[in-house]
Amino acid sequence: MAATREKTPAKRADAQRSIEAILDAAVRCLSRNPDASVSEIAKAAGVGRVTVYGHFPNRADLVDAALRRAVEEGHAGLDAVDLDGDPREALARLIDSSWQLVSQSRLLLIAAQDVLPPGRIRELHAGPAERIERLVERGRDEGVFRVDLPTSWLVGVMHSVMHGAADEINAGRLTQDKAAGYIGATLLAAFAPPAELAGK
Amino acid sequence: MAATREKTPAKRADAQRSIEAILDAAVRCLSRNPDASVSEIAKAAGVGRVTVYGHFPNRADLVDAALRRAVEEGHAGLDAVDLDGDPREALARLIDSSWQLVSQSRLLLIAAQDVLPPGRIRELHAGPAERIERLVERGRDEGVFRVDLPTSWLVGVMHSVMHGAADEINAGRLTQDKAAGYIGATLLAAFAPPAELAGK
DNA sequence: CTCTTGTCGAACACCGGTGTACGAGTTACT
DNA sequence: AGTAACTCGTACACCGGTGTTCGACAAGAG
Repeated sequence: MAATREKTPAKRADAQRSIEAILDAAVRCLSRNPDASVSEIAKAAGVGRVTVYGHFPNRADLVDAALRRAVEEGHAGLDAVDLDGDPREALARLIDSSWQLVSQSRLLLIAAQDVLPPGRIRELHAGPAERIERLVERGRDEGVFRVDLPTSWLVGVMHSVMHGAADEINAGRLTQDKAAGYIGATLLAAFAPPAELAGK
Repeated sequence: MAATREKTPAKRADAQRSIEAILDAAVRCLSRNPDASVSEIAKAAGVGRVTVYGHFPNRADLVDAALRRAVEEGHAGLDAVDLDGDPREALARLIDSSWQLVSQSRLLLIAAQDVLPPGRIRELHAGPAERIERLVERGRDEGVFRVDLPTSWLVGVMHSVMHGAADEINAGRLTQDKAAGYIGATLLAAFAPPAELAGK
């Protein structure tokens, strides 16, 4: 209750600013290159390498903090999306406003995978993942999404296609503006109940 | 003429055997960990680290050779697959006998990406990629695959879903035997022409 | 203003990977 | 058998990243 921001009993405004900058830079660097060194991150943050070690005991903790920040930022941004109504349209909305975010976190996730214990990552992803799973489940209940494949698989396909789109953009074979449409068209078709079962 | 096997004027049988073992181990190690060191590979091959440098000037050249071998092995294995008949069934056959192979090469590809010039990778992948593209094109011409999305995108989706399946297996959320079925069911739905256009 | 806190740069030891050199021992061609 | 090719272990120099220490200095909080 005492401190709205953090649990630390006392932290100078100067330090807060540095930590902010470091975390910000860490997310940026690690999203570009999962093997980014502490020196790189420090330079990108506009601080000395030693300063980084002053706030984070080691590289692993820094990566953890960066991932945590990226996840909660994304989570907050997605809260605005309306997930009610036709699940298909809701899915399209969700894709439209989140696919880029998810694909950017991909490299950062790889960075985390090299350093963090396995359980930690799944722990941080529990929140956002649940949101999508609920939407898919609802679509299945309403009969607009297929039930012959597990929900977890469908969610996985969603991730894969988004990441694939990011790769295509990186490779210059796809433009940013077309991506969302392609992803939506692909996933809606993949999620739809198979024709054979619809007729029966 | 002089040597039926290789262009090298003279290569002892002993050396050939070593090179074989090294390449084999390199594919195995790099597929498991893209950052595998030369020492690791040498150990896995049952030879000394120095021997490796005796045959490959540096790590990059070794990775290149490993990738080349993996690609041509995969290419050869896929030659047996019958790609005639209904494109949908042909696609299912291709998936069934290749998805595992493709997903394994994924990490190796990452290894190559860190070391090799960008053009080189696309060059090595030209052969196999063309095979799939032809099949997809034929399916589009015959009206069983959708044409509202580019061929390159469809091929990309195929890759993404396969890789996603591999990840799911690694994470223990999917079993090997179910994977091929899931992939096929997903891709056939994603590739099918959208319902609205089918009626026309 | 004073004093605590934070920042910075340089320097250090440590580790692990790369690529090279040497010398002795082994293996295959002819 | 004799010779060239190959292998192996050790050792070395080099590089880059990590985490720590030190001392000087700036900036915020009281």
